[in-house]
Amino acid sequence: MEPKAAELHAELSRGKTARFDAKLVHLLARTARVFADQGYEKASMRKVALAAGISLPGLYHYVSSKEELLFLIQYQAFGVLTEELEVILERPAAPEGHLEEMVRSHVRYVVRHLPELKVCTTELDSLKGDNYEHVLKRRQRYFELTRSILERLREQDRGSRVEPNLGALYLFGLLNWLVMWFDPKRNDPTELSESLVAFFLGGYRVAALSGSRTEKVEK
Amino acid sequence: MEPKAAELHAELSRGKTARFDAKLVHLLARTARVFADQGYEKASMRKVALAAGISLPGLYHYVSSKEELLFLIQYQAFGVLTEELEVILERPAAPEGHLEEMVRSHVRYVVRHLPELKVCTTELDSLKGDNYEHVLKRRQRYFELTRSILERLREQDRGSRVEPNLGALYLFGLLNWLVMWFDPKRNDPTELSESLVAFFLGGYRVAALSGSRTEKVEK
DNA sequence: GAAATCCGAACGAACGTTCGAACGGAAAGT
DNA sequence: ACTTTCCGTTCGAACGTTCGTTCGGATTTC
Repeated sequence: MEPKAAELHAELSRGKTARFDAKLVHLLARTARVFADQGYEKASMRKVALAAGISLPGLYHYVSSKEELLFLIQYQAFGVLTEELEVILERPAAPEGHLEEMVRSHVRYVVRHLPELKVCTTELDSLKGDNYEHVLKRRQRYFELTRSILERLREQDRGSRVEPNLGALYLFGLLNWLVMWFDPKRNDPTELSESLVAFFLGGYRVAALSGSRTEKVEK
Repeated sequence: MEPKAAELHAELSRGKTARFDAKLVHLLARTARVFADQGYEKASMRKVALAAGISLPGLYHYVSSKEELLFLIQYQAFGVLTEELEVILERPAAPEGHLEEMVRSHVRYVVRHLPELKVCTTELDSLKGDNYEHVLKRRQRYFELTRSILERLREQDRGSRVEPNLGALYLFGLLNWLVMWFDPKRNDPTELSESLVAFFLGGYRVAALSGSRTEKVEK
């Protein structure tokens, strides 16, 4: 019920004691910062241990490998994002409303977990085998849920000629690039969300109305 | 005058003989593929040498370090992009026309040099010292030139409420994310360019016209 | 005192880079 | 025309470093 606990409500019962889980959450947060700053490959387990305040072998008491650290960060991030989006879509609303809430939710996650999301955006292909497959499945679900919004938007709005799939790619281009320039000190999340939604809707609805060139625009 | 030579017209006179430069260009192309596929840190000089068809110490006859490989790829890519954009902006045209040509030029570069551009997008911060500064300067110039288009677009078009700076960030979000999903077999460059321009213009002009929520849209 | 937690020391592997020698083909010498 | 010289080019072998991971035992917690 506490804000802290509610923030990370995804499954994190890897250990038996509550202390274990709490320390693991702390470890993952510090790890995400290190991975985001230096990149997954360049970041060494020694630096992670130093940032987390434990020794190098102490890390392996909480995770079995370096890749598991990366997996847990990405798996949890997409888990939270997908879960929030599912809650949003359960509430009946117009497609525009769902889109706006999706963008708000995503931007809110950017604000609170910028390192984690940067890791998700930057280190997409650093996972292998089952780790990669499981994260990919969650990413695809997040993408599909978003695409479903755009599909309903297109059904209602006959003007758009942008395919929902392409529109989703555009939208994630806008959202994922946030991690490269968003600065909590300079950008207001609410304002940015509104700007993003208005920008996307304007482009998604209007785009490709005229198939020919844009020679001269009417005033 | 040949197409091949014209394609890479930037300064590449690092060696004295023409054979040296030709082999360096070939080496950089193979290196870009390796860096794009595996990531800069994970890609080893041994893999680069193997992909380039020379031995490991043979690499160091053409470059002095691994980082110089990364630098040359990024420096040349932004050099070509900036150069092309400067040529475009020299021709008088409406802002919409300049924007369209800029996007076409960028997409054309994506098609022809996808690995290089993926490296530029993914390995922004892997350079250090002077290498980083020099590439940063070219990146900033490319950004500023693009922003200037949006500034003229806003002067002419009083409806837009998106700042040119923010608009440029949105645009590069759309363009840079291309390297993650663009497939030459599935996507037509011309069609994609037109779609991108129409999408961006629609969003850039319309965005934030209404400061309040988007509750329900009129049919 | 049993279980959970932590760490100093060290392992094998892979990394970027270097050294010195060998190769090749064209210019120079005779 | 033949040899010699020379320099751009190539590579086998190896160096020192750092990496992820492990082992055995010490320390803490309940």
